[in-house]
Amino acid sequence: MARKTGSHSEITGPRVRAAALALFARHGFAAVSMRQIAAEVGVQAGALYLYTPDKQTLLFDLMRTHMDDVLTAWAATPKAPTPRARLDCFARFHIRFHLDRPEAVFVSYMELRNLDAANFATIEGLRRTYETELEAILQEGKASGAFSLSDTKLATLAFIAMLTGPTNWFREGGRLSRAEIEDIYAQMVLNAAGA
Amino acid sequence: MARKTGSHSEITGPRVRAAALALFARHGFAAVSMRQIAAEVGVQAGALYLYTPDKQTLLFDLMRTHMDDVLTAWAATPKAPTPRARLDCFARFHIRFHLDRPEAVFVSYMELRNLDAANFATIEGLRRTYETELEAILQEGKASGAFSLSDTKLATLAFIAMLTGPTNWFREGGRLSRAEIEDIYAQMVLNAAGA
DNA sequence: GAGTGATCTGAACGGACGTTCAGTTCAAGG
DNA sequence: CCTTGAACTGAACGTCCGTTCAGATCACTC
Repeated sequence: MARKTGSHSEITGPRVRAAALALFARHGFAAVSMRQIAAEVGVQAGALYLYTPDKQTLLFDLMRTHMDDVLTAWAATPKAPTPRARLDCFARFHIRFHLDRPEAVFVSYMELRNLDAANFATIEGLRRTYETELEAILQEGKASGAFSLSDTKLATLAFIAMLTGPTNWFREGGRLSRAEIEDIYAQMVLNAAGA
Repeated sequence: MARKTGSHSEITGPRVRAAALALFARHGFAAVSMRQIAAEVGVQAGALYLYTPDKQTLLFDLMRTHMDDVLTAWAATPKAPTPRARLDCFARFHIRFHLDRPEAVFVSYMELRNLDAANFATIEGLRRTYETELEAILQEGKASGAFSLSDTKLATLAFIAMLTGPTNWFREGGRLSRAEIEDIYAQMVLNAAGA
Protein backbone atom coordinates (compact mmCIF):
# COMPACT_ATOMS: atom_id res chain seq x y z
CA MET A 1 0.00 0.00 0.00
CA ALA A 2 1.22 3.45 -0.86
CA ARG A 3 -0.20 6.15 -3.04
CA LYS A 4 -3.98 6.08 -2.91
CA THR A 5 -6.08 6.43 -6.05
CA GLY A 6 -7.06 9.99 -6.80
CA SER A 7 -4.74 11.57 -4.26
CA HIS A 8 -3.05 14.73 -5.33
CA SER A 9 -0.95 17.42 -3.77
CA GLU A 10 -3.68 19.98 -4.44
CA ILE A 11 -6.12 17.92 -2.44
CA THR A 12 -3.98 16.64 0.40
CA GLY A 13 -2.25 19.96 1.06
CA PRO A 14 -5.42 21.85 1.95
CA ARG A 15 -6.68 18.89 3.93
CA VAL A 16 -3.51 18.91 6.01
CA ARG A 17 -3.94 22.60 6.77
CA ALA A 18 -7.63 22.19 7.55
CA ALA A 19 -6.98 19.28 9.90
CA ALA A 20 -4.14 21.11 11.61
CA LEU A 21 -6.26 24.23 12.06
CA ALA A 22 -9.16 22.30 13.57
CA LEU A 23 -6.95 20.31 15.92
CA PHE A 24 -4.83 23.28 16.98
CA ALA A 25 -7.99 25.24 17.73
CA ARG A 26 -9.51 22.46 19.81
CA HIS A 27 -6.51 21.15 21.73
CA GLY A 28 -3.74 23.69 21.28
CA PHE A 29 -0.62 23.53 19.15
CA ALA A 30 1.61 21.89 21.75
CA ALA A 31 -0.97 19.26 22.61
CA VAL A 32 -1.48 18.10 19.02
CA SER A 33 0.94 15.61 17.45
CA MET A 34 1.83 15.28 13.81
CA ARG A 35 0.44 11.75 14.00
CA GLN A 36 -2.98 13.07 15.06
CA ILE A 37 -3.03 15.48 12.15
CA ALA A 38 -2.01 12.71 9.79
CA ALA A 39 -4.72 10.40 11.14
CA GLU A 40 -7.33 13.11 10.56
CA VAL A 41 -6.19 13.40 6.95
CA GLY A 42 -6.00 9.63 6.55
CA VAL A 43 -2.28 9.49 5.91
CA GLN A 44 0.91 8.48 7.70
CA ALA A 45 2.81 11.09 9.70
CA GLY A 46 5.77 11.13 7.31
CA ALA A 47 3.58 12.26 4.43
CA LEU A 48 2.88 15.57 6.17
CA TYR A 49 6.44 16.61 5.48
CA LEU A 50 5.64 16.82 1.78
CA TYR A 51 3.43 19.80 2.69
CA THR A 52 5.32 21.54 5.46
CA PRO A 53 9.00 21.61 6.42
CA ASP A 54 8.08 21.22 10.09
CA LYS A 55 5.32 21.60 12.65
CA GLN A 56 6.20 25.17 13.57
CA THR A 57 6.00 26.34 9.95
CA LEU A 58 2.64 24.63 9.60
CA LEU A 59 1.34 26.77 12.46
CA PHE A 60 2.96 29.91 11.11
CA ASP A 61 1.46 29.43 7.65
CA LEU A 62 -2.01 29.07 9.13
CA MET A 63 -1.61 32.28 11.08
CA ARG A 64 -0.06 34.28 8.27
CA THR A 65 -2.76 33.16 5.86
CA HIS A 66 -5.42 34.24 8.34
CA MET A 67 -3.88 37.66 8.88
CA ASP A 68 -3.46 38.18 5.16
CA ASP A 69 -7.10 37.25 4.65
CA VAL A 70 -8.25 39.80 7.23
CA LEU A 71 -6.22 42.61 5.73
CA THR A 72 -7.21 41.77 2.18
CA ALA A 73 -10.89 41.58 3.03
CA TRP A 74 -10.81 44.88 4.91
CA ALA A 75 -8.96 46.58 2.07
CA ALA A 76 -11.72 45.43 -0.27
CA THR A 77 -14.40 46.98 1.93
CA PRO A 78 -15.69 50.33 0.62
CA LYS A 79 -14.74 53.33 2.72
CA ALA A 80 -17.67 55.05 4.36
CA PRO A 81 -17.85 58.86 4.20
CA THR A 82 -17.81 59.88 7.89
CA PRO A 83 -15.75 58.64 10.86
CA ARG A 84 -18.92 57.50 12.54
CA ALA A 85 -19.99 55.48 9.52
CA ARG A 86 -16.46 54.11 9.14
CA LEU A 87 -16.40 52.94 12.77
CA ASP A 88 -19.78 51.32 12.35
CA CYS A 89 -18.54 49.67 9.18
CA PHE A 90 -15.34 48.44 10.83
CA ALA A 91 -17.21 46.96 13.78
CA ARG A 92 -19.60 45.11 11.51
CA PHE A 93 -16.83 43.93 9.22
CA HIS A 94 -14.77 42.66 12.14
CA ILE A 95 -17.62 40.68 13.67
CA ARG A 96 -18.84 39.26 10.40
CA PHE A 97 -15.42 38.25 9.17
CA HIS A 98 -14.29 36.71 12.45
CA LEU A 99 -17.53 34.84 13.09
CA ASP A 100 -16.97 33.05 9.78
CA ARG A 101 -13.61 31.55 10.83
CA PRO A 102 -13.56 31.06 14.58
CA GLU A 103 -10.85 28.42 14.45
CA ALA A 104 -8.37 30.62 12.62
CA VAL A 105 -9.12 33.50 14.99
CA PHE A 106 -8.64 31.33 18.02
CA VAL A 107 -5.37 29.85 16.79
CA SER A 108 -3.98 33.18 15.62
CA TYR A 109 -4.52 34.66 19.05
CA MET A 110 -3.78 31.74 21.37
CA GLU A 111 -0.74 30.26 19.72
CA LEU A 112 1.37 33.38 19.34
CA ARG A 113 3.66 32.17 22.10
CA ASN A 114 4.47 29.02 20.17
CA LEU A 115 6.00 30.96 17.30
CA ASP A 116 9.73 31.48 17.21
CA ALA A 117 11.02 35.04 17.32
CA ALA A 118 11.07 35.73 13.58
CA ASN A 119 7.64 34.26 12.91
CA PHE A 120 6.20 36.08 15.90
CA ALA A 121 7.51 39.39 14.60
CA THR A 122 5.86 38.80 11.23
CA ILE A 123 2.44 37.98 12.67
CA GLU A 124 2.67 40.77 15.21
CA GLY A 125 3.40 43.21 12.40
CA LEU A 126 0.31 42.14 10.50
CA ARG A 127 -1.78 42.45 13.64
CA ARG A 128 -0.41 45.92 14.24
CA THR A 129 -1.29 46.89 10.68
CA TYR A 130 -4.88 45.83 11.26
CA GLU A 131 -5.11 47.69 14.55
CA THR A 132 -3.76 50.79 12.88
CA GLU A 133 -6.69 50.71 10.47
CA LEU A 134 -9.07 51.04 13.38
CA GLU A 135 -6.99 53.60 15.21
CA ALA A 136 -6.91 55.83 12.13
CA ILE A 137 -10.69 55.91 12.15
CA LEU A 138 -10.76 56.77 15.84
CA GLN A 139 -8.21 59.54 15.39
CA GLU A 140 -10.14 61.09 12.53
CA GLY A 141 -13.31 60.99 14.58
CA LYS A 142 -11.58 62.46 17.58
CA ALA A 143 -10.06 65.27 15.50
CA SER A 144 -13.38 66.12 13.86
CA GLY A 145 -15.20 66.06 17.18
CA ALA A 146 -17.36 63.12 16.10
CA PHE A 147 -16.00 60.94 18.93
CA SER A 148 -15.17 61.74 22.50
CA LEU A 149 -12.22 59.53 23.38
CA SER A 150 -9.43 60.24 25.81
CA ASP A 151 -7.00 57.75 24.26
CA THR A 152 -7.35 56.33 20.77
CA LYS A 153 -4.67 53.67 21.30
CA LEU A 154 -6.45 52.22 24.32
CA ALA A 155 -9.80 52.49 22.61
CA THR A 156 -8.40 50.55 19.65
CA LEU A 157 -7.31 47.68 21.85
CA ALA A 158 -10.50 47.79 23.89
CA PHE A 159 -12.77 47.73 20.83
CA ILE A 160 -10.93 44.88 19.16
CA ALA A 161 -10.99 42.82 22.35
CA MET A 162 -14.69 43.49 22.69
CA LEU A 163 -15.53 42.76 19.05
CA THR A 164 -13.54 39.55 18.98
CA GLY A 165 -15.40 38.18 21.99
CA PRO A 166 -18.38 36.70 20.07
CA THR A 167 -16.00 34.44 18.17
CA ASN A 168 -15.51 32.50 21.40
CA TRP A 169 -19.12 31.80 22.19
CA PHE A 170 -21.22 32.24 19.04
CA ARG A 171 -23.05 29.09 17.95
CA GLU A 172 -25.18 28.76 14.88
CA GLY A 173 -28.83 28.53 15.89
CA GLY A 174 -28.28 30.17 19.27
CA ARG A 175 -30.39 32.85 20.91
CA LEU A 176 -29.13 35.60 18.62
CA SER A 177 -28.39 35.69 14.91
CA ARG A 178 -25.22 37.04 13.39
CA ALA A 179 -27.06 40.15 12.28
CA GLU A 180 -28.40 40.82 15.76
CA ILE A 181 -25.00 40.39 17.35
CA GLU A 182 -23.55 42.70 14.72
CA ASP A 183 -26.16 45.36 15.47
CA ILE A 184 -25.74 45.19 19.22
CA TYR A 185 -21.96 45.27 19.20
CA ALA A 186 -21.78 48.04 16.63
CA GLN A 187 -24.07 50.10 18.83
CA MET A 188 -21.98 49.43 21.95
CA VAL A 189 -18.80 50.44 20.15
CA LEU A 190 -20.33 53.65 18.89
CA ASN A 191 -21.53 54.41 22.40
CA ALA A 192 -18.14 53.65 23.89
CA ALA A 193 -16.54 56.02 21.38
CA GLY A 194 -18.95 58.72 22.45
CA ALA A 195 -20.34 59.01 18.92
CA MET B 1 22.08 14.05 48.39
CA ALA B 2 18.46 14.21 49.40
CA ARG B 3 16.60 16.55 51.70
CA LYS B 4 18.16 20.01 51.59
CA THR B 5 18.71 22.04 54.76
CA GLY B 6 15.78 24.29 55.60
CA SER B 7 13.40 22.77 53.07
CA HIS B 8 9.86 22.29 54.22
CA SER B 9 6.55 21.39 52.74
CA GLU B 10 5.23 24.87 53.51
CA ILE B 11 8.02 26.42 51.49
CA THR B 12 8.31 24.03 48.56
CA GLY B 13 4.57 23.69 47.98
CA PRO B 14 3.99 27.38 47.18
CA ARG B 15 7.17 27.48 45.13
CA VAL B 16 5.92 24.60 43.01
CA ARG B 17 2.66 26.41 42.35
CA ALA B 18 4.43 29.68 41.61
CA ALA B 19 6.85 28.04 39.19
CA ALA B 20 4.04 26.16 37.47
CA LEU B 21 1.95 29.31 37.14
CA ALA B 22 4.82 31.30 35.63
CA LEU B 23 5.78 28.55 33.20
CA PHE B 24 2.21 27.74 32.17
CA ALA B 25 1.59 31.43 31.52
CA ARG B 26 4.70 31.83 29.40
CA HIS B 27 4.76 28.60 27.41
CA GLY B 28 1.36 27.00 27.87
CA PHE B 29 0.34 23.99 29.93
CA ALA B 30 0.98 21.37 27.26
CA ALA B 31 4.40 22.78 26.39
CA VAL B 32 5.71 22.72 29.96
CA SER B 33 7.10 19.50 31.42
CA MET B 34 7.12 18.45 35.04
CA ARG B 35 10.91 18.40 34.79
CA GLN B 36 10.96 22.08 33.81
CA ILE B 37 8.81 23.00 36.78
CA ALA B 38 11.02 20.93 39.05
CA ALA B 39 14.16 22.59 37.70
CA GLU B 40 12.65 26.02 38.38
CA VAL B 41 12.01 25.00 41.97
CA GLY B 42 15.43 23.39 42.30
CA VAL B 43 14.17 19.87 42.85
CA GLN B 44 13.85 16.59 40.98
CA ALA B 45 10.67 15.85 39.03
CA GLY B 46 9.58 13.09 41.38
CA ALA B 47 9.42 15.48 44.32
CA LEU B 48 6.57 17.42 42.67
CA TYR B 49 4.27 14.49 43.33
CA LEU B 50 4.45 15.24 47.04
CA TYR B 51 2.52 18.42 46.25
CA THR B 52 0.15 17.41 43.47
CA PRO B 53 -1.34 14.08 42.45
CA ASP B 54 -0.68 14.86 38.78
CA LYS B 55 -0.04 17.62 36.28
CA GLN B 56 -3.67 18.18 35.43
CA THR B 57 -4.62 18.72 39.07
CA LEU B 58 -1.76 21.18 39.44
CA LEU B 59 -3.29 23.26 36.66
CA PHE B 60 -6.78 22.91 38.04
CA ASP B 61 -5.71 24.04 41.52
CA LEU B 62 -4.08 27.15 40.08
CA MET B 63 -7.23 28.04 38.20
CA ARG B 64 -9.63 27.29 41.03
CA THR B 65 -7.55 29.33 43.45
CA HIS B 66 -7.57 32.24 41.04
CA MET B 67 -11.33 32.13 40.53
CA ASP B 68 -11.91 31.85 44.28
CA ASP B 69 -9.68 34.86 44.80
CA VAL B 70 -11.62 36.94 42.30
CA LEU B 71 -14.98 36.09 43.82
CA THR B 72 -13.76 36.61 47.39
CA ALA B 73 -12.22 39.98 46.58
CA TRP B 74 -15.33 41.17 44.77
CA ALA B 75 -17.56 40.03 47.63
CA ALA B 76 -15.42 42.10 49.99
CA THR B 77 -15.87 45.23 47.86
CA PRO B 78 -18.48 47.66 49.28
CA LYS B 79 -21.66 47.94 47.22
CA ALA B 80 -22.14 51.36 45.68
CA PRO B 81 -25.60 52.94 45.91
CA THR B 82 -26.61 53.37 42.24
CA PRO B 83 -26.28 51.05 39.21
CA ARG B 84 -24.06 53.61 37.55
CA ALA B 85 -21.73 53.78 40.56
CA ARG B 86 -21.81 49.99 40.85
CA LEU B 87 -20.80 49.57 37.21
CA ASP B 88 -18.01 52.09 37.64
CA CYS B 89 -16.91 50.24 40.75
CA PHE B 90 -17.00 46.85 39.03
CA ALA B 91 -14.97 48.09 36.06
CA ARG B 92 -12.31 49.57 38.32
CA PHE B 93 -12.23 46.48 40.55
CA HIS B 94 -11.87 44.17 37.57
CA ILE B 95 -9.01 46.09 36.03
CA ARG B 96 -7.18 46.62 39.31
CA PHE B 97 -7.52 43.03 40.44
CA HIS B 98 -6.57 41.49 37.13
CA LEU B 99 -3.62 43.79 36.48
CA ASP B 100 -2.13 42.53 39.74
CA ARG B 101 -2.03 38.88 38.63
CA PRO B 102 -1.62 38.72 34.87
CA GLU B 103 -0.21 35.20 34.91
CA ALA B 104 -3.17 33.72 36.75
CA VAL B 105 -5.58 35.56 34.45
CA PHE B 106 -3.79 34.35 31.36
CA VAL B 107 -3.65 30.74 32.51
CA SER B 108 -7.24 30.69 33.72
CA TYR B 109 -8.45 31.84 30.33
CA MET B 110 -6.07 30.08 27.94
CA GLU B 111 -5.83 26.67 29.52
CA LEU B 112 -9.51 25.89 29.91
CA ARG B 113 -9.29 23.40 27.09
CA ASN B 114 -6.65 21.40 28.94
CA LEU B 115 -9.00 20.65 31.81
CA ASP B 116 -10.89 17.38 31.85
CA ALA B 117 -14.67 17.55 31.82
CA ALA B 118 -15.26 17.67 35.57
CA ASN B 119 -12.59 20.27 36.27
CA PHE B 120 -13.79 22.36 33.34
CA ALA B 121 -17.32 22.38 34.69
CA THR B 122 -16.10 23.60 38.07
CA ILE B 123 -14.06 26.48 36.67
CA GLU B 124 -16.77 27.38 34.19
CA GLY B 125 -19.26 27.55 37.04
CA LEU B 126 -17.09 29.98 38.97
CA ARG B 127 -16.63 32.11 35.86
CA ARG B 128 -20.37 32.17 35.32
CA THR B 129 -20.87 33.26 38.91
CA TYR B 130 -18.55 36.19 38.38
CA GLU B 131 -20.23 37.18 35.12
CA THR B 132 -23.58 37.06 36.84
CA GLU B 133 -22.37 39.69 39.30
CA LEU B 134 -21.82 42.09 36.43
CA GLU B 135 -25.00 41.14 34.63
CA ALA B 136 -27.05 41.85 37.76
CA ILE B 137 -25.69 45.39 37.79
CA LEU B 138 -26.53 45.87 34.13
CA GLN B 139 -30.04 44.52 34.61
CA GLU B 140 -30.71 46.85 37.53
CA GLY B 141 -29.44 49.79 35.52
CA LYS B 142 -31.48 48.83 32.52
CA ALA B 143 -34.61 48.39 34.64
CA SER B 144 -34.15 51.76 36.33
CA GLY B 145 -33.43 53.50 33.04
CA ALA B 146 -29.91 54.37 34.11
CA PHE B 147 -28.44 52.38 31.22
CA SER B 148 -29.56 51.97 27.65
CA LEU B 149 -28.64 48.45 26.67
CA SER B 150 -30.37 46.18 24.21
CA ASP B 151 -28.96 42.93 25.67
CA THR B 152 -27.46 42.64 29.15
CA LYS B 153 -26.01 39.17 28.49
CA LEU B 154 -24.06 40.35 25.48
CA ALA B 155 -23.00 43.50 27.26
CA THR B 156 -21.69 41.41 30.14
CA LEU B 157 -19.47 39.37 27.86
CA ALA B 158 -18.41 42.42 25.88
CA PHE B 159 -17.45 44.43 28.96
CA ILE B 160 -15.49 41.61 30.56
CA ALA B 161 -13.59 40.95 27.33
CA MET B 162 -12.83 44.64 27.05
CA LEU B 163 -11.79 45.08 30.68
CA THR B 164 -9.56 42.01 30.66
CA GLY B 165 -7.63 43.29 27.65
CA PRO B 166 -5.12 45.44 29.57
CA THR B 167 -3.89 42.34 31.38
CA ASN B 168 -2.33 41.22 28.10
CA TRP B 169 -0.33 44.33 27.34
CA PHE B 170 0.09 46.38 30.54
CA ARG B 171 3.71 46.86 31.56
CA GLU B 172 4.89 48.65 34.69
CA GLY B 173 6.48 51.96 33.73
CA GLY B 174 4.69 52.14 30.38
CA ARG B 175 2.97 55.13 28.84
CA LEU B 176 -0.02 54.95 31.14
CA SER B 177 -0.33 54.22 34.86
CA ARG B 178 -2.76 51.75 36.34
CA ALA B 179 -4.92 54.61 37.57
CA GLU B 180 -5.08 56.19 34.13
CA ILE B 181 -6.01 52.91 32.48
CA GLU B 182 -8.65 52.37 35.12
CA ASP B 183 -10.14 55.83 34.47
CA ILE B 184 -10.19 55.45 30.71
CA TYR B 185 -11.69 51.98 30.68
CA ALA B 186 -14.28 52.80 33.33
CA GLN B 187 -15.37 55.74 31.19
CA MET B 188 -15.57 53.63 28.04
CA VAL B 189 -17.69 51.03 29.80
CA LEU B 190 -20.07 53.65 31.17
CA ASN B 191 -20.38 55.11 27.68
CA ALA B 192 -20.98 51.72 26.13
CA ALA B 193 -23.72 51.07 28.67
CA GLY B 194 -25.32 54.36 27.68
CA ALA B 195 -25.00 55.67 31.24
C1' DG C 1 3.23 -0.66 -22.31
C1' DA C 2 7.56 1.03 -20.47
C1' DG C 3 9.44 4.43 -17.86
C1' DT C 4 9.24 8.36 -14.75
C1' DG C 5 8.27 11.15 -11.01
C1' DA C 6 4.96 12.62 -7.66
C1' DT C 7 2.89 10.66 -3.61
C1' DC C 8 2.77 7.93 0.28
C1' DT C 9 4.08 3.93 3.56
C1' DG C 10 6.22 1.83 7.40
C1' DA C 11 9.85 1.51 10.16
C1' DA C 12 13.21 3.58 12.56
C1' DC C 13 16.03 7.44 15.11
C1' DG C 14 17.21 9.63 19.63
C1' DG C 15 15.06 12.03 22.96
C1' DA C 16 11.47 13.70 26.05
C1' DC C 17 7.28 12.77 28.38
C1' DG C 18 4.33 11.80 33.06
C1' DT C 19 4.62 9.01 36.72
C1' DT C 20 6.39 5.53 40.22
C1' DC C 21 9.26 3.99 43.83
C1' DA C 22 13.06 2.04 46.58
C1' DG C 23 16.42 4.15 48.87
C1' DT C 24 18.90 8.28 51.07
C1' DT C 25 19.22 12.25 53.97
C1' DC C 26 18.42 15.17 57.76
C1' DA C 27 15.40 18.12 61.29
C1' DA C 28 13.16 17.29 65.18
C1' DG C 29 11.13 14.67 69.43
C1' DG C 30 12.13 11.82 73.25
C1' DC D 1 22.29 10.21 71.08
C1' DC D 2 18.98 7.48 68.95
C1' DT D 3 14.90 6.96 66.46
C1' DT D 4 11.48 8.38 63.36
C1' DG D 5 9.31 10.10 59.44
C1' DA D 6 8.88 13.97 56.26
C1' DA D 7 11.36 15.53 52.18
C1' DC D 8 13.81 14.42 48.41
C1' DT D 9 16.92 11.81 44.93
C1' DG D 10 17.97 9.14 41.01
C1' DA D 11 16.83 5.71 38.19
C1' DA D 12 13.60 3.39 35.84
C1' DC D 13 8.84 2.29 33.47
C1' DG D 14 6.40 2.30 28.99
C1' DT D 15 4.79 5.59 25.76
C1' DC D 16 4.84 9.12 22.66
C1' DC D 17 7.21 12.85 20.28
C1' DG D 18 9.08 15.31 15.62
C1' DT D 19 11.51 14.03 11.92
C1' DT D 20 13.96 11.15 8.31
C1' DC D 21 14.24 7.98 4.60
C1' DA D 22 14.51 3.84 1.70
C1' DG D 23 11.30 1.65 -0.73
C1' DA D 24 6.58 0.83 -2.68
C1' DT D 25 2.82 2.35 -5.55
C1' DC D 26 0.35 4.34 -9.19
C1' DA D 27 -1.16 8.36 -12.55
C1' DC D 28 0.67 9.99 -16.20
C1' DT D 29 3.63 10.82 -20.59
C1' DC D 30 5.56 9.33 -24.76
